[in-house]
Amino acid sequence: MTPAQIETSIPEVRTLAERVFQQLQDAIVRGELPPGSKITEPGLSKAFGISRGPLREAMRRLEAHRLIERVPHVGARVIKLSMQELLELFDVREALESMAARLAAEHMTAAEIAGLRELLAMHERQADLKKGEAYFQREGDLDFHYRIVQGSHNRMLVTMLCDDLYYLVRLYRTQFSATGSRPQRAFVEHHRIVDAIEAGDAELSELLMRRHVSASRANVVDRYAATLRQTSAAT
Amino acid sequence: MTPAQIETSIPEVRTLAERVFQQLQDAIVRGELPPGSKITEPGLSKAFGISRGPLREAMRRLEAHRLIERVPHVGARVIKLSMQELLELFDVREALESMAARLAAEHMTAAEIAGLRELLAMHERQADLKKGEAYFQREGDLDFHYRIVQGSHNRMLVTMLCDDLYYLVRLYRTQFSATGSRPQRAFVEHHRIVDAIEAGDAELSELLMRRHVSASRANVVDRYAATLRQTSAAT
DNA sequence: CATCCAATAATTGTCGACAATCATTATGAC
DNA sequence: GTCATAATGATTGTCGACAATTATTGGATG
Repeated sequence: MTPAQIETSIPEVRTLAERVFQQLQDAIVRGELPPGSKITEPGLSKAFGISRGPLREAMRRLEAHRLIERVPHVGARVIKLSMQELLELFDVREALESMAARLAAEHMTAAEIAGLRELLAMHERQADLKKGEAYFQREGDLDFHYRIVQGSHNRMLVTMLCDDLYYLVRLYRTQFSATGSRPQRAFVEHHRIVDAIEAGDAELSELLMRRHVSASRANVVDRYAATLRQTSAAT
Repeated sequence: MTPAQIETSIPEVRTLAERVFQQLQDAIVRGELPPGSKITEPGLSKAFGISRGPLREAMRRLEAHRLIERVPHVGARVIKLSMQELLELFDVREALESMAARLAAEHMTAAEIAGLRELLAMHERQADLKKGEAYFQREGDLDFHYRIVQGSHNRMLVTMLCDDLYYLVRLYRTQFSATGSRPQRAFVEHHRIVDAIEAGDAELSELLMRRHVSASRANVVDRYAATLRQTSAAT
């Protein structure tokens, strides 16, 4: 009758392939494996000191997460990101995260909402301390979105966004060196979204989240256009 | 027991793991491998006449597509579908396909729209011929959605929906034996959506697609509730 | 008779080796 | 000198075997 016991939060990874997958995923997201660089099985096999079997399974999982691209009998390369793909990613995020916000307004518990407010307060304190520290702002932004997605209580949505897309988001940040701008504005938008969720206003939550992601996308486009102008002027 | 041998006559795919993956995917979607049934590596290895190496890679891909569930050192089972997961899938579809319809209204070419109209006409002719033939209607419905997603010209969206989610959709259909009802209504909705896309009305296209998927979801809920009443009354 | 525990069997995880395919380099002809 | 072609090297695909872990069976005990 009692619900499932609380799992020990020590997910001691038992299989080699799993560990290697996580390590490779981290290395790619952090930029240690440059985009477009070739991934060779014997090379990584030697580097990790394991056989090619588990390594291939790890690479399969990386391929499924779209972090590497493989062609049969040729090899695998770390995914090389284009601006168009980044914009495509934003469209998908806009669709999924606005839905997540709507569901969060309907299903989020009071405790979850309180935790969300606490998170916002903490981020603002950090922002006051280190102004312009883009990294923490960006990671905080990701935390915020992460929690709302989980608040949707839709496991499929959580899996797609948190397990798949967010690694791509972080990868895009490193590859485009997207030092975050527009800090205060994002904070205000975050607060408004939480307000709508707390009020249980599903439609408004969805609309605000959609605008929020859309504004973030527009910001990226602006910065990219500026970069293009700069490089073209430098030549 | 090993499943029935499946004919292998696809010389296009060059790697064994790829072929086995497609065959297993088909077998699961068609219901030849019942949901919840255990997948054992030696068993399938014998059945397909291949080694466990390629088989494990195929199973990794099936796991990534959420068609099987694996737990380390224990084994894999064909995914067992719950009503809640089906509804979660509809929420995700509603978010992604409404976005796809919006993008389709913006990016679809005249030729693609013409092909879409032709598809609708063909489906209606088929519907006239064999009324109530649920299978063709459902497959035709899938074709329609498939084309609109491709019309979005967003590769990430296409991959997520066509390569990942639609196999789950078909799997749900077989497992819940969702013989389609509400045929005429869906046809009308399809036409309205194409009208909006042809007019380039992105917002309306999005809204209509969202309603269309939502109505389909509501239909499933109704049918499921009816099934529950029936079974409870039968006991 | 139920329960707990040990021994056994089966399955998964990992490894090294061989075959098939592709990329690169060297060679020769024009 | 350039291009086509063949030989070489490296990488990927596949296989069978061994080790580690788990499920099952059987027996002993209360």
